[in-house]
Amino acid sequence: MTKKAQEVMDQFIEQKGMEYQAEGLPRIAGRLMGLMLIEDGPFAFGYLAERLMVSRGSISTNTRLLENLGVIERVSKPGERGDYFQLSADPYVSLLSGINLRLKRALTNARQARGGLPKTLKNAQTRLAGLEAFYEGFIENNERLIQSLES
Amino acid sequence: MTKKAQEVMDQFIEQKGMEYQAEGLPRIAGRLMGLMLIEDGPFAFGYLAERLMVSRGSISTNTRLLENLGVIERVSKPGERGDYFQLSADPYVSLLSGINLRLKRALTNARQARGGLPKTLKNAQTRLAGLEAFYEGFIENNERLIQSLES
DNA sequence: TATAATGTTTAGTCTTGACTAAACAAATAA
DNA sequence: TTATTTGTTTAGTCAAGACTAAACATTATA
Repeated sequence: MTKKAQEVMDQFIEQKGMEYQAEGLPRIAGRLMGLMLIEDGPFAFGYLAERLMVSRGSISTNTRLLENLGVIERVSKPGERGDYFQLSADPYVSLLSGINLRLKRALTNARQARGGLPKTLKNAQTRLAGLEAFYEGFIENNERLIQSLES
Repeated sequence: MTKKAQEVMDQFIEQKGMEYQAEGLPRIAGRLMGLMLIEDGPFAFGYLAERLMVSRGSISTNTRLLENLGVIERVSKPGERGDYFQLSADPYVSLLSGINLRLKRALTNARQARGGLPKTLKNAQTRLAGLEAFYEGFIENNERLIQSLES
């Protein structure tokens, strides 16, 4: 491992941390993703804490978060006591599925509002229909991308 | 305006507030969007504060936030001193453009990392390529949706 | 001139959540 | 049995940000 490669890796890990933070997620969750993208797994629980220089509590919390998002999974090694983690088989499919879940909820809200308003409120009806069209297009895009990514 | 219609509107406004909060944005920003989607604009600054029962400072902050996202715009009325706000012509196009900006930054980060790592790190190269493919697909989808929404 | 209205900024409060250290429970190893 | 190890939970600290009230600057109006 050259020194330059190490630097590239460390920088990538920190960048992923900042990207996650910008999306409203914990920075450590992003750094975990960065690490698991750029180094070969599976990763021991203790290694993650040491490598990222954070507490075991933070590893516990953030690995669970990423597990719930479906982008990593907890695995075991025969004869080993500790937990290991690795990227999911289709991390981006899981991610897109989660996004679509929230989008569908918002779409339902919009439809219910439109249905509950009198037809005479033309402008509101039109704006809500536009909102629905946006959600529908976005959801459909995601579903198509899921198809194309599914291995 | 029937009582039921009022309830549907109020509920929609609050739902939008919660949706925004779930995305890591201020709840008031979401309530502003909900209001502007369901009532006819343009909306006077003071009306927004009264209708949503929040301080003028919060209206000032959150209208600026939504302006920066490109989903609403500040307008003036001839002969009137106060500011008015209304939905942008293409609010979702602006939204998608902002998303794509961040995605493109992340894509650049991934490409730079992959380029900076030795080709011999086969697995890292493969995972980064997968990440790039995901970003590229997502970006392309958004661009297509932008096209279809553009009025 | 005062007086009022308008939007921004500032100061301060309060909540939330990210994070750590330490206690803990459970399992293994000595 | 007693150590250790491992992951979770708890208690507490710290920082960030959402929000309000009030001060402020600006502009219009009386």
